[in-house]
Amino acid sequence: MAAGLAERVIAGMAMFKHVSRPHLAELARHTGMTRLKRGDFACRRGQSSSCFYGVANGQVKLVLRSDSGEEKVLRVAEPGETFCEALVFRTRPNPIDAVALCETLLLTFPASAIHALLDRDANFARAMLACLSERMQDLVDGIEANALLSARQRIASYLLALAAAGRSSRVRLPVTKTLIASQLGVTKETLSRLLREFVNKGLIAIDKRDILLHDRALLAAVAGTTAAPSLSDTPASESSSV
Amino acid sequence: MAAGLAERVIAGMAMFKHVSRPHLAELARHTGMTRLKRGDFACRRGQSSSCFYGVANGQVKLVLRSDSGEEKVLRVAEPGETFCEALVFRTRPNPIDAVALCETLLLTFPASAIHALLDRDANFARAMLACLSERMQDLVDGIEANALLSARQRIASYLLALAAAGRSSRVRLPVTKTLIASQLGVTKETLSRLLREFVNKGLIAIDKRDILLHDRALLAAVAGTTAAPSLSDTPASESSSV
DNA sequence: GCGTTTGATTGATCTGTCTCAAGAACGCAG
DNA sequence: CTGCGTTCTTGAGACAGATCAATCAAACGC
Repeated sequence: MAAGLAERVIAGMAMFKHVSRPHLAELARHTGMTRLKRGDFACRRGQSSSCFYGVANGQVKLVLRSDSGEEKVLRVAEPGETFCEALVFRTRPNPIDAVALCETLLLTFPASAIHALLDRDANFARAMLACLSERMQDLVDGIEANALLSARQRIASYLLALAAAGRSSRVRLPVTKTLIASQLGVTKETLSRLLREFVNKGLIAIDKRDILLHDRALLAAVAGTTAAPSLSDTPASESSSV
Repeated sequence: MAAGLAERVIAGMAMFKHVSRPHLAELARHTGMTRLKRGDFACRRGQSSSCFYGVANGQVKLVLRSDSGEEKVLRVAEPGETFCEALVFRTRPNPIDAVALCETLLLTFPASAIHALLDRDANFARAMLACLSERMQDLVDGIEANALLSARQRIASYLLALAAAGRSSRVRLPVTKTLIASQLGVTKETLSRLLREFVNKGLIAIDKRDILLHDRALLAAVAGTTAAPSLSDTPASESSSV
């Protein structure tokens, strides 16, 4: 039954999309399942495991930590996503910490099972290469945002990206603002201030984790690299101060 | 003869290390060769090519560009290295510009030839996955340095990394200081000033592109995340001002 | 030789973002 | 309801690094 669950989850992952039923079943037999509580580590920096991981349900934050305790969030793995694939193909020790954000069910794919599957199915190799390539492009996108955009622009872009995923103009932040701030490379204070600024300009409305994008075009102008021309201080309504 | 050159270059690349002679020859037959002059583009952002590239000789800088003309160097591809592998496995348009830094001989691997090789040789798939994984870990290292270290620490780390590659304490900067600055995420002015500071502290000596690391241990202390304890202002020699 | 280009240095100043500090708002366990 | 931990907000001030501007030095073509 547990194996059945694993197989169903695995079948839904992009990387295993085109793998045949029998091969899936075989992989599932070698897949480990772990239940994590909030704050538990899926894996730690420095350890040289040779598995990678998948999230069945829950959320796992992937973070870089400095000696002095600061942390930088690389991304948050959601259900159906995998992480630490590189561990299977490289011997270098794991560079990141993976920490459960809530009760999480984790799948563990041992290197041996993955290598066996690579031998049997060239299309799986292709899918895996595609996944790593996508992950890489996401990293590059992040580097680009951090190097070339201001904090204000990064935050506006982030909101637009969230809205692009869903069709609507209402977006829900997937994690706490503190985590999002770290992901965007700003402090939580700066994120808070800039979101407030967007609200004051009438670009968005905030209700806890739900954000309503009032004016996507203007938000896109803020996000654009070319500094928005005439956006200095246009309050949403003149009467708001009364 | 040109094909012979291509085959020899290809054979030296990490990704093709374990590919058999006949398969190599077959790949070489489908590999394009281009001669680039300084400033020529190997590929441009936004174009959706489905090849990837290898450097036979010369240097190619891989850069992100903003609308306003600033640029961030991701890395510089040296002879024997490949770039833009993701283009073969993803449909998303190319996110970077690749520009020759000098006279450069470029190999072009078409997606079709790579996919054919993937079908024939599972070990090639593994090698390719290993290459992408390594590239990804390098990106993560860069993100970590930028997010968690100060400019001073990044520069010190960079010098130590150069020294670790070669065995000696004399290192030669692989490209101009301006490019290195961009790679490290600082302006050329800041790089210049901090290198000067290292010289004044007696940590290094600079002769154009050659740098001599006088005191690696101290340099490592500067690079360490925990701010170096008692390094405020220790000039190399008191008499240097005379 | 001598302009021109590319790269490096150095100083003076400015500013975006962080840091520190204090509250406020919320959720949850008892 | 009450207390407590977590997250978020807001302000005042500080600072690392950017920007602007001026030189300087080497390399290159003619």
